[in-house]
Amino acid sequence: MVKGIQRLRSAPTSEAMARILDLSGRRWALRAVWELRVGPLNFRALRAACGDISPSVLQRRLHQLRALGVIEKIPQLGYRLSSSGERLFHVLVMLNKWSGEHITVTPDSDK
Amino acid sequence: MVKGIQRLRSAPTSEAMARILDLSGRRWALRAVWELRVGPLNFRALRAACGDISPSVLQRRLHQLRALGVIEKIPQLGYRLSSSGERLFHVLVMLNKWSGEHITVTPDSDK
DNA sequence: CTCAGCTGCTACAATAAACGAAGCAAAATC
DNA sequence: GATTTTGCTTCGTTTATTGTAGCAGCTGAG
Repeated sequence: MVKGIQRLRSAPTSEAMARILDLSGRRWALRAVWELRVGPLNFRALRAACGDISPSVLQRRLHQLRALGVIEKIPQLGYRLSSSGERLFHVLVMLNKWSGEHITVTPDSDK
Repeated sequence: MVKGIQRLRSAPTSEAMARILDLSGRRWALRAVWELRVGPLNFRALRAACGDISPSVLQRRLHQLRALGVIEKIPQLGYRLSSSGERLFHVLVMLNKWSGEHITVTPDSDK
């Protein structure tokens, strides 16, 4: 039991994990996934949902997310989460819960 | 039940969630949290664990993570996860699991 | 004490990423 | 067929990240 934890805590970061952490470290990547939770959104709607971000960045993120199989493009509806993306969304649900419990919302003391 | 899902899927993104998604969208932010899973690491060790990233970026991320209460600085050991950070780590454990199940590791077709 | 080595961190110039406004061609709608 | 909407592209500007260098403070050995 302790052994299991030890192993988890000491194993080197896997390549797959490094990959998703890298993509997560690009702006709007996870936000786009999160916004797609409402269902399929077209390009402009998704852009608006993210707060009118730059279309060039959004376009790039959509490519990268598609390359990872997280989202898919559907003919006349725009973009939606794939089944893999739905499971990633589940992780974001936990992140959402965490944020509600641990992020103080009033001051903006970052940057 | 459907109602609950509907409400979850349509609620606007909270400010707290937007905050953590924003920080997550900066490079090495989540990676640093992930690397601290092994226990306290000093600045240079943490930097090495992330693959020798630029010290200026790491320094900035550490400030931001501290401002959010995710990590804390301890006198002679360096940095470690706070209790809040430990819970965020739990979310990353799920992300790690997800990545193992859904990320194909051989080709590098991003960027 | 002294000195070498390690530490956390800063400075800075170079590169890369993100921004934002404009616009364009194709598809949908009228 | 005209108009609107859509998915994107372009491009000049701003901001973030990188990588190398180095510095001041601490530490432990001698």
